[in-house]
Amino acid sequence: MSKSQRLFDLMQILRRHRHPVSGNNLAAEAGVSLRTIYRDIADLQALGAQIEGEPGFGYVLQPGFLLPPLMFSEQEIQALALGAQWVSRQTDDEFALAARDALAKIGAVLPSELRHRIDDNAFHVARRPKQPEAVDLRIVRQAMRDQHKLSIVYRDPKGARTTRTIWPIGVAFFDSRRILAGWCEMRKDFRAFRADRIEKVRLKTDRYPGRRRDLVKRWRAQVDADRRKAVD
Amino acid sequence: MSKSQRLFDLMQILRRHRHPVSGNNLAAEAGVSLRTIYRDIADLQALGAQIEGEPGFGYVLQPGFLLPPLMFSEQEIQALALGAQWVSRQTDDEFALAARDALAKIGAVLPSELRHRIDDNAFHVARRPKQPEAVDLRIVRQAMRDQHKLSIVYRDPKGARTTRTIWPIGVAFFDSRRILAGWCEMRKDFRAFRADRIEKVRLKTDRYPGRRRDLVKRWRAQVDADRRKAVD
DNA sequence: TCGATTGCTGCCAGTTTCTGGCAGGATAAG
DNA sequence: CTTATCCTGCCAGAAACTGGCAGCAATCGA
Repeated sequence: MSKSQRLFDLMQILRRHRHPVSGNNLAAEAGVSLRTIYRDIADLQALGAQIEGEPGFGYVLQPGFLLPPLMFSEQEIQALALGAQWVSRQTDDEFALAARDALAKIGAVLPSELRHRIDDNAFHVARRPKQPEAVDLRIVRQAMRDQHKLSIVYRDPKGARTTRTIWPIGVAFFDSRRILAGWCEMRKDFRAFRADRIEKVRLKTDRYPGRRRDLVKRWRAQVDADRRKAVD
Repeated sequence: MSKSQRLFDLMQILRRHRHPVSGNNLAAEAGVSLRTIYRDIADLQALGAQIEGEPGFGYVLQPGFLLPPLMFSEQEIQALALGAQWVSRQTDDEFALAARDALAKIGAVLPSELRHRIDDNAFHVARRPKQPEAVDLRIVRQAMRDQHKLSIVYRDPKGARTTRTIWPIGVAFFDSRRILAGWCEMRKDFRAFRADRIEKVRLKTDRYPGRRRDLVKRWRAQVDADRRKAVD
């Protein structure tokens, strides 16, 4: 029996038993040595399976490795498909692929009557024209995820070119325009940068302090305050 | 990369493409030789995957495989959330609600480490400003779903006001502008109507003949032909 | 405290599998 | 016929897998 087959079987065994299964049991069921089971478990975990092992008990599969069946209304499917289409047409390649992958996974766990709704093409999002932007969304995403600082070269509205270090906290989409928001070390304040004015983006190795979520909160509070001021 | 990982990846690639994928494509995407792809396909089939291969076309994954897809990646969640956000901010209330409901259902099956990614607000879609449009997307959606005709009052570019009966086949989103596409009984041709020029929409009780899918195909073919002509 | 149970890791050597390349066959479309 | 594709057999080198053993760690109950 091939290793792939065995991994597949192990998953099934673990899914079947809700209670912990000892490695010895798995070894017996799979017809393989205990040592190999330990390695297989490690491989499955590397594949993303959430298998918990406790000394004295055994292994349990936590939910969340495989996508369970999902049920949606027709309209919900259409909404998801339209949203995924927008992402796949308006953002960068990597994100576009993620959107299509996600939709494909949803399609795979849908009851068959609903599946065809996914590519129903009743709605159509225009493809974003290739724009010569220096902003690589992948870098920005990575920076936001890992809380890294970004170094950008920015041409401000007056035409002056500055190099700034910012703590990126979000990207906003206004139609086809993109705005990068973050804390600017130079200004010591929150700033929004139009993507088409950013000439260069570089991921810095150092991180910014605090959590991004908290930065977002502070930024929101400030934006709200500004808005109230504008209304007064 | 391990073989098991590759097999999972292949499944996902096949899921993503609804159309046949050639072995060469798979080989390129998986970073492995064509010969290996043939062996992998055979292995997957042995595991129970229903993969059909036709000479001259490629491989297609038939739905109904016993192994559900892997859980979403962080990026896929982000892509879904962003897409749903776009729908909820750029379409009508009913659709917006559907998008949020769908996202909530997805959130319900996510393992806890992923769940927070759903409202991570790293990406922000601008809210579409309220526009005085007579086009009620709900009516259009209903008409498309049930293949009903629509009666619209349209103000054409020259300012002339006409009442037309159209067979609606799709709605396109160009930034915040919306275009209703359909077959126009008056012109006996496909026409695109800017939503901001439509003054009234009424659902007619009679249906149009043929399936909407076929209409879409004919329309696409025509658009492609026009595009080629424009390039010449 | 001690033993029993279980998870987990390192090492090693023999075995197995995997992989890519090549050659060739088959099928269908244009 | 030509092209694109699927598919199989064969081979040799590379890579992995596997089992056994030894040992550590955590937990439970006696």
